[in-house]
Amino acid sequence: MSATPSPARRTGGRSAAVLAAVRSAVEELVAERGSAQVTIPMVAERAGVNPTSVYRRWGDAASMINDLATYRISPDRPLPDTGDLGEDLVRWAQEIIEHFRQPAAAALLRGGAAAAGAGDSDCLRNRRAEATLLIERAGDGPPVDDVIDHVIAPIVYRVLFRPWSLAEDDLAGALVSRLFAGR
Amino acid sequence: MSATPSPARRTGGRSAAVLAAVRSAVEELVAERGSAQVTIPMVAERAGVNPTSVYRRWGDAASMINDLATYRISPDRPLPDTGDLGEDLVRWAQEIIEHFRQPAAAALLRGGAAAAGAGDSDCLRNRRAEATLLIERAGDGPPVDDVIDHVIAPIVYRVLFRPWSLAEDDLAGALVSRLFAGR
DNA sequence: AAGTTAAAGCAAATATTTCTGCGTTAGAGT
DNA sequence: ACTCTAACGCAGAAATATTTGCTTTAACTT
Repeated sequence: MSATPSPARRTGGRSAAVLAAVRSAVEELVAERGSAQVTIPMVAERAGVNPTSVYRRWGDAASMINDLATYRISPDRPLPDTGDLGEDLVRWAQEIIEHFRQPAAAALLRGGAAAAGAGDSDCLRNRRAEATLLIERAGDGPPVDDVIDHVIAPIVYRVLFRPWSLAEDDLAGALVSRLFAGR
Repeated sequence: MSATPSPARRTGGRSAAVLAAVRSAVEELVAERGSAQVTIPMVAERAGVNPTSVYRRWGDAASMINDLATYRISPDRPLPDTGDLGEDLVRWAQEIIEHFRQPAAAALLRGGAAAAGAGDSDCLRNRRAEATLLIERAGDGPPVDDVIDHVIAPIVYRVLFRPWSLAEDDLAGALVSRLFAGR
């Protein structure tokens, strides 16, 4: 057998334009109406794209939203590197908080949470990978799960259920110092 | 002006039966297929109820799921009362963890998260009220927000994105002791 | 026990979403 | 340039969901 004939994807040009248009449309609509009220025909119209294209690429609204939520923060942006793990974590947390203060980002996270099932999807997996990287680079630090439990989880909780409380003064600093307190 | 003629609601008997049937149907379906894939006709059929009744009572699937998610744990169950705040919090956290290990409860929380918007809904508000009660009763203890950030938030995060990790040994104890560590 | 009417049921009309087949456009490799 | 065909667009069909007007049932009040 030939080793996967690789059907030659065509991701550039027109396809890329469709993706970009759909992405913006989804973000707008999800922020305006909530992920549960966003339908594919609605997205297609706003994006100026044929609904069929959206159906064929994503299948249904939930998958589409989850997919777009996962890649919302650039996964290859540079991470803070001050030489001090604590400081790096604070800055990293601040970036995440700022990100999720955008209503569109928060709405996408809600959609991602809804789609997350029995391990088949997790739109925050990139954040976990980043935490792992920061800690490994420092050579020593709290377990990744502690960072998730006490820095990411509180942020996510607030994004989902108490978005206004993300604006609290020095939230990132408070969370990170609690992280180091119990060691 | 007449003081609200009180249209005399009829919540008993048949209405209560419909509510119970719909509640079970929603829990089953949401656990089986995820909140995004649950439709009102589907729920009505499983519940053996006319779709129109569901439309008229809840309007749409998202509201229905959010509404049922909010009252999933009995809000007036007795809270732990050992005389020791730390111990009470551990037991309380354990109850919550156990609760959300039921797939139906986890699925409802996902639905509630999706529906939670700009403060218009929060299916965890009862948990916050309980934390407040425990702390006030003890007369002294960490701020409620700390309990939310470092006990509830990690639990919720795990329910939503890493459900298998809820089974971890003494999760409740670990979270609560971290809560008291930074004081 | 009788009266009032909220809430449920039913059925038909309407609206929306989803699927399918086929022609068109244009991305990627030669 | 030219070829091949992935991905898009379009239109009509099919499937689903939602609304509406009316009838029936039965929960509360007196």
